[in-house]
Formats: sequence, structure tokens, C-alpha cells
Amino acid sequence: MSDVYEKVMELAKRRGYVWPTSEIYGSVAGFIDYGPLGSMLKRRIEQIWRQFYVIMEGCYEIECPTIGQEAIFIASGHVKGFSDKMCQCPHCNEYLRADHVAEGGGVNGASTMKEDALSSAISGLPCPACGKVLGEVNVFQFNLMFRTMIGPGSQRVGYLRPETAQGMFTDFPRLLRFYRDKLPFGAVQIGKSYRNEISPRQGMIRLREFTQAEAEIFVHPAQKQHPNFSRYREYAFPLLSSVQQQKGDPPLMMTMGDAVRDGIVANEYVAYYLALTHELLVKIGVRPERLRFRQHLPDELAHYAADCWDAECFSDRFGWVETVGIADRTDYDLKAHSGESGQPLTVFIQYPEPRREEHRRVVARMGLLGPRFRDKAKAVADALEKATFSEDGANIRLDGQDLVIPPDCYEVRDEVVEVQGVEVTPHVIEPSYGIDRMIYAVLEQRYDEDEADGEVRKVMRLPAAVAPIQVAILPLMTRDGLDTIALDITKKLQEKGIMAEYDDSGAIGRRYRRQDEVGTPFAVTIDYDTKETGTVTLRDRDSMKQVRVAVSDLNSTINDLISGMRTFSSMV
RNA sequence: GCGAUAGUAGUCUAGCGGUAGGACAGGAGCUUCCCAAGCUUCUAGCCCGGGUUCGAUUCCCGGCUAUCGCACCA
Repeated sequence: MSDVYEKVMELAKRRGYVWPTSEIYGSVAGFIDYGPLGSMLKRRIEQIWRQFYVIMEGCYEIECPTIGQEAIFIASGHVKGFSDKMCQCPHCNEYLRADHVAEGGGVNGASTMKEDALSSAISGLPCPACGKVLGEVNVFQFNLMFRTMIGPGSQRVGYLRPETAQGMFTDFPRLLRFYRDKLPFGAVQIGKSYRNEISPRQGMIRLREFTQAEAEIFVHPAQKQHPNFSRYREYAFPLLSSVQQQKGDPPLMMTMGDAVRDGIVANEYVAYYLALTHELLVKIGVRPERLRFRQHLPDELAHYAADCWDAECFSDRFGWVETVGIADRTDYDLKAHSGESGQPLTVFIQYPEPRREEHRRVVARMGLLGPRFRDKAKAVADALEKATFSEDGANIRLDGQDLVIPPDCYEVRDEVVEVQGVEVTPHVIEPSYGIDRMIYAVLEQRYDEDEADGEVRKVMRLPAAVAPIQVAILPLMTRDGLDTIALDITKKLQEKGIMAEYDDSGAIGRRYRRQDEVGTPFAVTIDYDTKETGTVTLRDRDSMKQVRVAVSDLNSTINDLISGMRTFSSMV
């Protein structure tokens, strides 16, 4: 029990933050349950996320099914690209990446080979695990998506979504109308996603079912200046650019204004959400000195992405953990869904002034073409659109033959038309948050032990804004009416929506420790003076200092402390 | 998934081929009262399934979970 991870997870289990799922049947790796306090913490963190994205940014939240039909994931690339070709060594039963084995054996183009071809390509190669020649092996696709059937029988394949993002793309036309056909706009979704990880380890870092909070901001591809960029122009935090990484240099403290100006961050939108993410993570309790933003290296970057950064939180156990990804995905997703669905996923951008454009139109005279070309007349007319013209007529190519169509069969018109605007496929900026990883980072980074009266005190130094229990109400004694007063105060706070917990069991010091351990930021103690003066003591978890507050001011004081309008130190 | 190690009250742990003891935590009572005091008392456990055995928590096999290494990590 030396490592923080073990201490935090022990506390999390014991006090009701997180624990393994369905333990009575033996738990399943990659699935966790949030207990009473964990659920509350998670909800508070999600609520802060909503405050940032939904309320402040105006990106409304939508909620789509967690099961999606196959077409969605064919379009997104998850059916193909989200799977690995694997095989099992017949000698040692080790599961192997077939393409890796092939490449290791000098086979070229292994990553694009089909299963059968790969099977034969690797049959003569040795197993990297046991060294024996593989021989007859069966290469199969292992897809990280959970597959299921929709409806009885097996007519229709469905997948549990591997990310929430696709909902914002499949709903794009309706969202566009909701936002009254104007760019930019964004939509968000918070919900469960599923990935059938081969071997989930690392506690709550790699789960098979996890919660994501994703935003998709749709922007004009040529307008990547954020209208509100000034908010973060001077905001600075550590950036580990791909250049820094390649040189082996440490992160650089940098303002977003400088980062965009120097071309380190691709554009203002990406920079804006980097900064917003930094602010958000710090607000929920991630320590700034344990937070950095790392840019994807050129070979990590998806081929379509213009830029991508990960917010990484430092864990004593796991090192730098990717917690949030912020990417400029360009028009890749919308184009992919448009192609698969056949629906246009574009925005009509009206020009300030209609543009006059000269068009050459070729009008076929069907009256002459018809009798002459019979059933080919339509094809000839279509071909005329792309014809080259000479004095003899139009040169077209039809069924592999070059033909000349006499000038009397068509008319070339040069027209000037007014074009009102253009259809544009928006680019998408995607901040994608791993809620469970954020929660782990906060729990680990906020776990602390200090010494009080020669004893180790375990303290969860959670920000008041996310602490599950916000205030503990403790009567010094359960007699002389102190408990009645305490219960009354508890009820009054609860009526105002404050999570107040009454506790009269055991010595006062013990009760403080109990609350410290779960991260309750404040405690109110009712003593004999309360009856005389109508005041109580208000204790601060972190400093263990106390101030006296009038019972009549308690509601507003505690509200201010939780919301951050006041600090405890200003009251001492 | 493979290999190694492990799994005993809520937590940490002792122990054994004859079904278990402690510490802390928790409940009740007394007492005390502003930082885990004390006393009394209670609750609560051998991961699951099979095998060997008169008898298995203990030995064997399988499973699950955890830790570590390997592989995997969109």
C-alpha cells in the first residue's frame, strides 16, 4: 500500500466512489460501478461541462441511441478501420496481430491484405511468442465494436457506439435547421460509449464501457477565426508541440495568441478549445502543474485531421494520461456520411452580393438528335456537355468511339447567371472528453495525506464545486436540543438544493475525519453558544480553520463558498 | 489473450487438511466533547465451480478478478 493508485482505489471502494461491477458474481474487467459519491461527483463534473459548453458556448445537447445501425459505422470507418486482423498461434495459443507478424517476416503491404492472403503469407513464419512455425492459421477480424442484432432473427446488424460523436453527424441536417442555417454552430452529447478492448487494464483508465462528453463545432472551412478568441488570447499553459517532442524538448508555456500566430496551433478554433479545456479541467480539480497539452505527431495524426492535441493529466501510477482530445477533423466526417447516405450535408453560404458568372451551356436539339441517334440520343446529349468544339462540330466520345456531332444538332449559349451563394461542407472542430479519466485524474491528484495531532489525516481536496457532500452538519452533543437545531439547519440547507449531511455519531474529531476523507469541503458545528448567540462554527476542510457564522447567514455563506463567490480564507 | 504471482469480515491482515483470530472501520449503550479519546457490547469473512478426501478455506484442475511482464491500446 505505498502507491497512490492503491490508496485512492481503496478509498474509492470503501467510501462509495467507484468499485468493480457486480462483485457478487465476480466482476468483469473493463466495467466499473460508480457508487453513491462517485455518481454524484460524476454528475457535478458533467454539470460543469454543460455550464461551459451548453450554457456558455451555446452548443445544445442532444441524446442519441447507444446502438447504431451498421451504415453509420461503415461511413465513420469504424467497421473497417476499428478492427485488427488477428490470429491465434496453434502451438502456444497466443493471440497475435497477423499484420504485425507478416511485417516482421518481411511481407510487404500486410496491412491491406485480406484475411485469406494473410493466412497464407504468415503460415511459414515463426510465432513471435513461442518461435514455432505457425503453419495452418486462421486470420480473423477482431472488431473493437460490440456487435448486436436489431429486432428478432438476424436481419439487421447494430453496433454499440464506440463514440458519441457520430450522432452529431447523422443529425447534421436537422441541427443545421435548428440553428437556422448559419455557421458556426455546435452540438454536444454526453453519454456512454463502448469498446471491446482486448485487455483492459489500468483501473478506470481503459474501460469497455465509458462516458464521453463530445462537442462537434461546425465551422466555415475558410473562417477559422473564433469570434470570441480574445477571451483566451492571453491565456497561457504548457504546450508540447510535435516539434518540441521531436527535439526531445519539454513543453513550452505559451499564450494562445502566440501559439496561433507562430503556427503551433493550427487555428483559433483549436486554440480556443484548448484553452477552454484547460480552464474546465482546472475548475474540476485537475492540478495545473499536472496538466499539459500534447500535439499529435505527424504519424499519429489521422490523415484527414488538420491538427490534434491531447490534454494529458499526470498520474503517479500511469504517467501522462490522454484525457481529452481536441481535433480539427476538417470535412472528413460529413463527407463520409454524405457519401454513404447519399444525403447532402452542406450549408448554403450566401454571397454578400450575387456573383455574375459566365457559363457556357450546350443545348442539344433533341428534335434532330432523336431521329438520327435513336436510343443513343440521350447519351449523345449528355456527352455534348463535355464536348470539345471545332468548326466541324462537337467532338464527343461515346461507347469508346469518337464521334463528331454536326453543329446544327446543338446550340452553344454563353450566358451570364447570377449565383447567390455556394454549398459548403463545414469543417468540424471536435473536443472529446473522457469523463471517467477526468474523474480518475481528479481523485488521484486531489488525494492527500497530512498530519493532524500526530495522526495521518486522509483528505480528498476536491474543489467545493465538485464535492459530492457539500457541507456536514454536526451537533457537538446529541442532547440539550443541539441535535434538533442541527437537524433543522440541515433541512433548511437541503431545501436550497445543498447536499448537506447530518452526522451525530461519535466524537466530533472522528466526524471531521470522516468528512475529510470523502472530500466534504465544509462542516458546520452546533455547540452551546449556538443556543446563546445564534451562531455556529464553520470549518474548512483544507486548513481545518474555523469561523463563527450566524445561523441566519448560513445558507448564503455556504452557497457563496460552493460557487466560488467567496473564499474561506477571506472570512478568517 | 499468454505467462508469473495473488485472492480470508467494509478495509488491512494472521492462520490451518478437522469451517478461522486480530487491527481499523461500522451499529447500539455509557461517558467525553471542536479535530480518529475511553469502556461495554454487537454485526460481519475463507472469490466461484469441479475434483481428491471421512472431511477442503487449506491440496489439485478450471473459471473470474487483481498485480506484474509480453502482446494489444481505434
